[in-house]
Amino acid sequence: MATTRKRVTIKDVAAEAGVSYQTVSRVINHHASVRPETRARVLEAIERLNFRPNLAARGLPQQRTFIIGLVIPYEADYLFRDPHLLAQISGIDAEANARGYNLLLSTEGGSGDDLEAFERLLRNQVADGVLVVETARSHAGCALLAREQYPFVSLGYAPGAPPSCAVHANDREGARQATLHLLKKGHRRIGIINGPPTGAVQAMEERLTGHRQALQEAGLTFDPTLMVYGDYTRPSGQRATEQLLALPDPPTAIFAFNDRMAMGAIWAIRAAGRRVPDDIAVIGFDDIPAAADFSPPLTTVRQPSKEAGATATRILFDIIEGNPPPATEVVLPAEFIIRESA
Amino acid sequence: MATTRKRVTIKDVAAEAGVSYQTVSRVINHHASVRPETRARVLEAIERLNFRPNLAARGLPQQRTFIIGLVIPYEADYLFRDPHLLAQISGIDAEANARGYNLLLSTEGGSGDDLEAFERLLRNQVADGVLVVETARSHAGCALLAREQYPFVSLGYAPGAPPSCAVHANDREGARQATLHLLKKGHRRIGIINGPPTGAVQAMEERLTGHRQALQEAGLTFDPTLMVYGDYTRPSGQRATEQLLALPDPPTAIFAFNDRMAMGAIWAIRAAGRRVPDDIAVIGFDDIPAAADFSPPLTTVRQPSKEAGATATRILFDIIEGNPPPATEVVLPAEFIIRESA
DNA sequence: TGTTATATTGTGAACGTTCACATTGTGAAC
DNA sequence: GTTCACAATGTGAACGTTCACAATATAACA
Repeated sequence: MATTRKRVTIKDVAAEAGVSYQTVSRVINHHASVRPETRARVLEAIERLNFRPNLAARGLPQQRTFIIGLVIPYEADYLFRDPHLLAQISGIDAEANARGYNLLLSTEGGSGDDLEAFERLLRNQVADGVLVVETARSHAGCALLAREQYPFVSLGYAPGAPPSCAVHANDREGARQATLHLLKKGHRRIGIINGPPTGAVQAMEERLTGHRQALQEAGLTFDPTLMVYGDYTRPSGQRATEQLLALPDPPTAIFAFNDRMAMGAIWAIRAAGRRVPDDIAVIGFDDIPAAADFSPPLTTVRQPSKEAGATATRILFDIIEGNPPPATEVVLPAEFIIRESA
Repeated sequence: MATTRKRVTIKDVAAEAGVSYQTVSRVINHHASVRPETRARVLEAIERLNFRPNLAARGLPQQRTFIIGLVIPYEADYLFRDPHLLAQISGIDAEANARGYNLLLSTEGGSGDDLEAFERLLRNQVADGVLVVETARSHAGCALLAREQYPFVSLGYAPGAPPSCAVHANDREGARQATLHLLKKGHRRIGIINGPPTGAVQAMEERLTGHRQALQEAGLTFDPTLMVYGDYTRPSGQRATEQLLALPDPPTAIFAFNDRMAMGAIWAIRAAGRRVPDDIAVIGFDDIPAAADFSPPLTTVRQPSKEAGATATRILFDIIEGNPPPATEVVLPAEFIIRESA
């Protein structure tokens, strides 16, 4: 800083309170063995001088920064449109704050270098540990972190070799439940709107597996012609649905692998003059906040996004503190929610 | 960290290269006066040992952390639904990365303490400067930062007493252009969907002023019964529009003060069996990415959100480095974009 | 060849905190 | 009264880097 606001240090406080600086340190860190009277005097001095301990200086001897990094290997523009991801971030933020940690954001800068976001974090040794959001690009980054023995937890299905860990919802079971519901309602031809055919995350694979499993249980076989692809956005869901409706024998129900595409599907269905759910039932996935507000309110599979973020963060703290994670994979429940679109 | 991965320090590099540690420091910081041959030797040693300078240690003598804070005094759940804000963040992130800074996120934790997000940043002396997103709550936080002589820049209309600065778009002129367009098309009764009546940000005031100004230029007076309130979300725009349509003499055009509410308005209009823009024209504000994809594509006022974020970040760096900002208020152009909804 | 200026390198201290250990004080037990 | 154990506090060093300055090597000049 140019204007060198001079800092209030632990020594200033010590002088003010008439004790040694080490005693002040003990008070700050809630160490035992400080006479209550002394503690009070120090606390008072801290208050009077408006002292704030310096994180960087503190981290030096402790080899810690009290910062965790959040790597999101998307470009920021794109990623911030995903409500599910944003819910995760909110969970992460809450948990980090509760533990006195700060959250550093590292996104892909669009430099073309897939590992840039990871590199930047490593380059500065700035974080005690890293949370990685799984994307098609994140696996190489995780490998890099592992090689440097950097504590990290992955949000998604990425490789969770100890001591790292992966946290995700039970996508397979959620998709299975959703499909079973449609089957129970008598639907036999169910259209699937999947994520992009290339560069997809594993979660989509899992959802598809759950879907096929349910079909199999009902003695049906999966018909690949009923599966189309989107890119998670609403318009892509709309387009995908138009494809499905154009089939010679179109589906009577559509299961979109996220809510935004499901909303796009409903638009397309209406634009074609059909009704939801009467003519065609629609189910989404994620249960983003907008799902309940939609008209009709969306039947969907709730992923505990926020909780996943918080859980991953907690596990990361465990790893940082040397406690091994409960498992290399933590699976959170996915809950099927029946509203009005199916 | 529990597993004390021993760090490679500047001294290890020095030993490896057969020079003093200060020389290594000089190489890292691109200081002059290092013989090319020596520099090469050091660089090679850095490479060989995979050395990464430690940010915290570096910041100690320099009184800098190379981290900037981004305070968003909303709860994370809420804020992350705002595409305009997210575009700003993306601009901030890009600019910070380009300058070798890291971005720390500080949101409201829902503790009820309005200043929590600010306090946390100050408490740890963790950031060199702060970017503040203007909200109804942010003004007190800015005052706090100013009192502590902390460098900050506000994204919005918040008080920009030197050396701090406020960056925002020309909301007034944008709204004026939009209204003029409607007037030119012959509309005489224009409904306004404003932000919430309490706790609104100043940008909304400005938009309203621009609107009234255009009316006045056309010799019309502003009719308060045509103004209703939303909370920036799409459903709220829908509800607000229902109110407008229920008026004895409903408007022939609607100007919503953000795109999401404009989208809600279009839904409501259609649900009422009317057509956009034939029966009722709709204009939004922001030009969020979804606006162009909407059907019909939304006529709106583009705010250079991403650029605003980048500009604010640049100015913050200037302040941190002791250069005064160009002004206490930087106004970016707002561009009226005609698509199909009006 | 000696002198001086300059380019290059090295040395000690500092940044603000914590850690390991040394010192002092206090009361209990002998 | 001595001794001892333990509580409370103080001291020196360390964390990894940069800064200011001192020291040396090199080149340039007379």
